[in-house]
Amino acid sequence: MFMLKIFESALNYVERSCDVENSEVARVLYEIADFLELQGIAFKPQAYRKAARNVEQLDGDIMEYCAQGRLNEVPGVGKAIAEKIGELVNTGRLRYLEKLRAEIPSGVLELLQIPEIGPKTAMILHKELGIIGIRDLKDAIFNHRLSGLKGFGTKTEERILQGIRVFESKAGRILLSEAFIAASTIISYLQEQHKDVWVSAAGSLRRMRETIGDIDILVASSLSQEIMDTFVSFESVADILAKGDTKSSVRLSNGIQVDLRIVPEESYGAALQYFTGSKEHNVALRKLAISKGMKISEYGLFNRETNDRIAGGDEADVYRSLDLEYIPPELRENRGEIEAARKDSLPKLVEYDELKGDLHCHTEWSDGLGTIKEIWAKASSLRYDYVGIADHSQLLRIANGLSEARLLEQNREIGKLRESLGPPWIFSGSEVDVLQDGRLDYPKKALERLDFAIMSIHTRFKMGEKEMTERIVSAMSNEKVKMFAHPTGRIIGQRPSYTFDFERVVDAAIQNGIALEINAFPERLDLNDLNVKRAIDLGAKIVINSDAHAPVQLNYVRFGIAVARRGWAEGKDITNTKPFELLRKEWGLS
DNA sequence: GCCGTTTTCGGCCCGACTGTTTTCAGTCG
Repeated sequence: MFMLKIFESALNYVERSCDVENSEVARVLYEIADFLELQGIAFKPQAYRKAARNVEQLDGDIMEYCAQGRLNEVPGVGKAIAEKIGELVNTGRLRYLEKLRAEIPSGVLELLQIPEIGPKTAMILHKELGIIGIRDLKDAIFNHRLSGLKGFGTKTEERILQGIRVFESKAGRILLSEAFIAASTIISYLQEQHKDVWVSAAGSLRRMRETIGDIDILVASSLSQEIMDTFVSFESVADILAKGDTKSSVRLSNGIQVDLRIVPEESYGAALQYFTGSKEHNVALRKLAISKGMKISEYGLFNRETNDRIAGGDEADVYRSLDLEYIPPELRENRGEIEAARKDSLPKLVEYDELKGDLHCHTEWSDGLGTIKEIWAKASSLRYDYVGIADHSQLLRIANGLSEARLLEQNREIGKLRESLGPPWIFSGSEVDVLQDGRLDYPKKALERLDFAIMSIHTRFKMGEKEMTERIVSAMSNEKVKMFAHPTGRIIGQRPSYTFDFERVVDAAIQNGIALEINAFPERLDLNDLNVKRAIDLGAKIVINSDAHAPVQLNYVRFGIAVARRGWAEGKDITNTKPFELLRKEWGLS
């Protein structure tokens, strides 16, 4: 039952952070914050967002906190917000939010999602031009109505247009993490209700692409009617778009569309292959089948002449019957995998359980939510050999970056914790900003005490290519630097990569023994799959880190491993598959 | 609206960048 394996740890993964009630409450608090910000109210938005974040990350059910009168134990929740949560949880509505919604059309909130548009601009656009949504805004730009406004010139108009393009490039697609959690929940639900059926994710989710259009789920069973009934009665279903015998589509309350297909068991492997895609991979596979006198469809692999079934029940059989090695879903993009599978030369991809540790975790010392000990405990539960604490450096005041004095203090605390806690070993590191001129944000003396520095760029993204390349390469000459965090700086759907000479940077990384990070944070996934392949082909080492800002987020490495697999990475390419002693030795630690 | 080993009231991350502002306002991280 290979097909089930991909999600067998789904429940583990979701833990309790996926609690619908908590995220629902958080969503409402975020919405209030946005409305207050639009109204130009100071400080309250931050207060609501802080409360929202803490509710979202809460290790427990907000309903229980509410029922037991313990809401005030949640950081950032005081009397006023506790009352609002109470009203929401008990009555399912919140009059305060309804009042806010009545004052400002919700389309104005939509404008805030566009980069370059903040609360002030959104309100001006709304009040002066009556704009209440992105479509209105595009019309207005098209008719050059913005440039008539005070304070708006042609460049502003162009910038906003660019912002809309960035926004739309991800529109209709959701992040892998979001799709993964939603799908895991639905799959578990289906399996609980129908114990003997085979269920798997298919489509781009099974290939673990960084964004997902909609979720495809495949079921093998003859009980289609019952399963369809179960599916459309899933608690988060908001709309039933279609419901038939073999295919149903629903929209969840969070807007995600989910398609369910049911096939007979003898076709399950072929259907899984077909619905996993990619389209390009399938086209190439079909051509290969034809060249071998066969034909392939979602129903099976058949002899072209006699129509005899050759394979279909098991996915690996379909590949085997075409004289191919089994191709893992992450590779199915028609980027040379079929050719490699013919020659038995597919990479031995890094496995989802192969990491020995996570080297980029934040704590409440800077902008994280947990203590060092809590991060350690989570690392321990993941059976890691080591975990690296890497809080922000002093430049990043916004993230409560550590001064030299606090860095020293943290370093000492880690020393003590190592003694008292035992394994996994806690590395004492830092995510150090690279300044504009390529220097690091701490002097040598401060860095010397650390086990490692992760160099990282958070400022001056718009430098020219040459300058940025110099800046990065120059920082790499520092011998404490062992990793380069989120190397391109892109945020999916929000911010493009800064420009630099990729090959020169990879080369400098190799020369200096620096691993390039796959930052597994869902919005980053940086390096991406293509860059991972480029870097490995050039001979670079990769490190997969969660960049966790809360203990539960150490789970994010799964998405980083997916990126590595999509980039054809093997275990030997990844720094943190190394055992503890080897890594220490490599870093020159005694 | 929240919070308190410097305050139960007065703070709340703040500096850099960009555009169109002739001295500053908005956005971002």
